[in-house]
Amino acid sequence: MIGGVSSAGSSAAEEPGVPHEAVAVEHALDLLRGAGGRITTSRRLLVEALFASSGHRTAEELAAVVQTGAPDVHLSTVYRNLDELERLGIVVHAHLGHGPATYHLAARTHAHLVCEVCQATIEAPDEMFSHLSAAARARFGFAIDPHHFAVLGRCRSCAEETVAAVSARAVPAG
Amino acid sequence: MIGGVSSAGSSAAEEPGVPHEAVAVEHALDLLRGAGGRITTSRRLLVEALFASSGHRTAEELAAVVQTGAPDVHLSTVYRNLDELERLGIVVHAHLGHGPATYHLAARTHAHLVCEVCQATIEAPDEMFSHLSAAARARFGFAIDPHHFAVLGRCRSCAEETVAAVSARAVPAG
DNA sequence: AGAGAAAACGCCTCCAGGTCGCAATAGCGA
DNA sequence: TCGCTATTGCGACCTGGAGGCGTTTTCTCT
Repeated sequence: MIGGVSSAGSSAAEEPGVPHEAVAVEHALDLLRGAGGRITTSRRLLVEALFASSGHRTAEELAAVVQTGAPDVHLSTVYRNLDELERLGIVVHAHLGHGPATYHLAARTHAHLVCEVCQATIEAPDEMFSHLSAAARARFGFAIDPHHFAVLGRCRSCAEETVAAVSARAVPAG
Repeated sequence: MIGGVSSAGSSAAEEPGVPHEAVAVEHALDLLRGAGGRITTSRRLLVEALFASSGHRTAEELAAVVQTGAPDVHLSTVYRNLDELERLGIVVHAHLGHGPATYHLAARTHAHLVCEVCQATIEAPDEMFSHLSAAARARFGFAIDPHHFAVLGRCRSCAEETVAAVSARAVPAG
């Protein structure tokens, strides 16, 4: 997220109507190659899995997808490859709560609101954070990055249930 | 954090000028007792440690303090007691990044800005989040809880270093 | 096409941060 | 003081992930 490889991540999605993910996959693999890396089966499958899935995938989920194409690919290989792809700015990971990290394409970066109760995840537009961002910068010189860690809270339905539960406690009938 | 035990957490700090932490410690222990719990040495020491330390303490740090008074207290006991204290609304834990969770008194709850680079932690006033909070509620019915997970980013000095590093890259001189 | 360097791999062990089951212990009300 | 049971120490276990090592695979250069 330093900036500099952003052109790499975004160029894959810049085309107004991407004809096939295949093009973007090859582009990502070219980046890997350009950095002195080698294109292995596991890497190709991993990159394809990342482009194919639009949501947030854990390393384990991605490994499962990769393993449908190459059963012997080890989980640690997936971790290493995700690290490498992240170093190249192709993917990023985010923490959406207590569980494992989730990975997605850097070009699809966004902030997250995650319900503490039901784990529902809302993709929040960056501009929702503009005020907080400005305030943090003004008061502390702190540049927030709302993407890496989710903002926890309660989704609409869980918040309502909480209110209901509290009221129920005040009423004698159990 | 459901609300209802909040009076418990806050009453310990409500007194304008707490004469001695001892009073507050006893108050917390009373809560424990009132919930059918027993006052053991490890619990007393843990509560004292929590009141004595003003910052964010990991379970392991708290265990170390407790163990200066009772060397045989096991780390798992500390975890269990922290859970219990949290259920009673006396303490809360927060995640300030990748490391272990940190615990502090519920009455001292606040949001955190944590530098991804140097781990510096800034205690942020809640009102900094009011705009985000209102926006999340209006758009998604989502009630954010800015306390449990920190907002990551870069502190002033680390942000400046990043800028410097990027500029350095653009300049021919290594 | 074939050789060689080195990147990547599979496998395994290890780590942190917790959680859990169990038998022994210790608070606390009667 | 007694007995009930909450709590404890201990150790095993769990998830999520990192790292070492010897082997395999990719890629480059001829």
